[in-house]
Amino acid sequence: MSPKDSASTPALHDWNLDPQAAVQLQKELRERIRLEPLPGPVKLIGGADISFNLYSDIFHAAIVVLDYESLEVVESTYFTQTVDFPYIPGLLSFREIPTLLRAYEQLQQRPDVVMVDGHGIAHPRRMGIATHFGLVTGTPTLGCAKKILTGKFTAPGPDRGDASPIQAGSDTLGYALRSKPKVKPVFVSPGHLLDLAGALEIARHCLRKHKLPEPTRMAHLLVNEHRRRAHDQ
DNA sequence: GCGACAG
DNA sequence: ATCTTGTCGC
Repeated sequence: MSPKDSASTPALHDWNLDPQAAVQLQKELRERIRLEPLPGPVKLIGGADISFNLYSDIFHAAIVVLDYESLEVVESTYFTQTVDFPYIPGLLSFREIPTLLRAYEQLQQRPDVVMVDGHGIAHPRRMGIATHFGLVTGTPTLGCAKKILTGKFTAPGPDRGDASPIQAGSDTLGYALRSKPKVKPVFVSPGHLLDLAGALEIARHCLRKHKLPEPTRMAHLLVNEHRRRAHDQ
């Protein structure tokens, strides 16, 4: 019985860590981050999101795959399990990635890039959930968050697609992106195997009529659907 | 020491 | 993150 029947990724590291060890691990993993242009054109883009009921340790994860040109969902997977790692700002990946990974492994198609709900390198140690997910899966990733975690930014212009850099000292970590007029911006940053310009270009491409780019928006809708179905039954 | 703090 | 209807503003 070879361990190849499900497209699992060789474990990069243990997930059963305490917060102190998790911070130490982040400091080691950050050395492996590669911010570079994509190797080729994007045909498929993934979206990843987590959902759970308040005060519940039962997590629900969904991965969606969209055709990059039409932004139509062509595949989706779902997984649910209990989680014990607490929510600690800066350590979100240790709470959410294990469940996301189980959903990701069920995909029949490998997206060329995955958009994760949360930050990429726009993180105190440059190890946001999108970056961590990219390192673990070996896939290009970007983060799209609804709130800033670290760094400074000035308000982007008023039109859809307008962006302003997120700065940490002299480093640019990502962009505040006006995804929809009259709405607060979202925060986009590269995760892994993608560069700043690529992350911004992809996020812009995925904008439609809503605040959230399609991959993240679809993953959010889908995972909530699943959670409610599992809850009120 | 104080305030901030993704989901 | 999630619970929720209407309502104010462009």
